[in-house]
Amino acid sequence: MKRNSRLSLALHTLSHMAGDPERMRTSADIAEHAGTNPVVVRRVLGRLREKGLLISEKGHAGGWKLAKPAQDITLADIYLALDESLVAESDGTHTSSCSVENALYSRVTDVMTEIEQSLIERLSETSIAEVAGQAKPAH
Amino acid sequence: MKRNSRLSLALHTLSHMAGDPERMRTSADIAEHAGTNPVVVRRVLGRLREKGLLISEKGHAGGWKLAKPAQDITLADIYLALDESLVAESDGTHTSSCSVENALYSRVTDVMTEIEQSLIERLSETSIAEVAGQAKPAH
DNA sequence: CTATATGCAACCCATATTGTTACGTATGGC
DNA sequence: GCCATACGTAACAATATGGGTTGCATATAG
Repeated sequence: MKRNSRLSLALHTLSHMAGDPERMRTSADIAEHAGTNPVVVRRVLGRLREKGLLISEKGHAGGWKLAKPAQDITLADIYLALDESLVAESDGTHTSSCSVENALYSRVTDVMTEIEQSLIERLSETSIAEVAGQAKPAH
Repeated sequence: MKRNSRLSLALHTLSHMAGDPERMRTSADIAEHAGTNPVVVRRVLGRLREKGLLISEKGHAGGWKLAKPAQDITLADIYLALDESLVAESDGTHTSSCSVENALYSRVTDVMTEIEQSLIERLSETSIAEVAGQAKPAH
C-alpha cells in the first residue's frame, strides 16, 4: 500500500467485517490480510473505535468487530474518523498589506472548503454494506 | 504551506492571474507572493503549461500568464494537470487465493474510483474566473 | 554582448508515515 | 491462581514524500 493507506486499510477491513459482523478478528489476522503490521492495524482501527464505529476487546477471545450495523456506517464516517482532510487547506495564517490580496485568499480558502464538503457529502451516500455488496445506498 | 501545497499554489496563482490575464509574471514575483521559491513555482506551473493551461516565455520580458480565458480553466483542469489522485488507489497488485477476497478488493477499488470521479466532476463546475470573483459557474 | 528569466538536474533537509520492538494491561480458560 | 492471548501504547528505526537550494544551460529583449 502506498497512498491513502489509512483510509484504504480502514475501508478494506470494515467492508470485510461487514460480511460476518459477529466474528471477532484479531489485529494479527487483519494485518496479514492487509499485508501490514498488527500495530499499524491497531493504530488505525483505534481511531475508528474512538468514533464509535468499532468495538475492540482484549484477552483470549478478544479482537475487533463492527460497533453497529454495516448499513449504518458510511464512508464519510470513516473519512472523518481518520481526520483526513484531502482538499481543504490547513494553514489560516495569511497576512498581506493588500486588501484585494486578502479577499482573493479568503475566496480560495472558501472554495477549497466547499469542495471538501462536497466530497464528504458524496462519501456519506455510500455505506460499507454497499461496498461489501450487500445493501442499497445509505439514506 | 503544508498540505496540498501544489494544488493550493496553483489555485492561488491562477486565480490571481485571472485578475489581469495579459500581465506577465515572473516566477520570482509569484514565489514572493506565495511565500516560496521560484524553482518550486516553475516546477508546479510547468505541469500546468504541459497541459495547456499556462504559457511561459524566457528572456528579458519573460514570465507566465494564462493560456486561455479564465472562465475556460476549471479546478478540475488544474487538479488533473497536477496528477493529484486524492482518493483513488494507486497499487493494483493484489493476489489472494480466495475469490471472495478478490471480489471484495475489486469492489473497494471501484468505489474509490467512483468517489474520485465525483470529486473531479465537482471540481469541473468551478472556473478560476469564478474563484477570482469575476464570473458565473463553468458550463 | 549583457541582463534577465525559464528549464532542468542534483542535491539537502524537514516532515509525515509506516514498520518494528518492547512492555504494560486486561481477559478467558485451565 | 496461572498462563496464554490480544489489545494499548510508547519509543525508535526505516522510508517516502516533498519543499528548499544551488548551479548551470538556454533563450530572449534591448
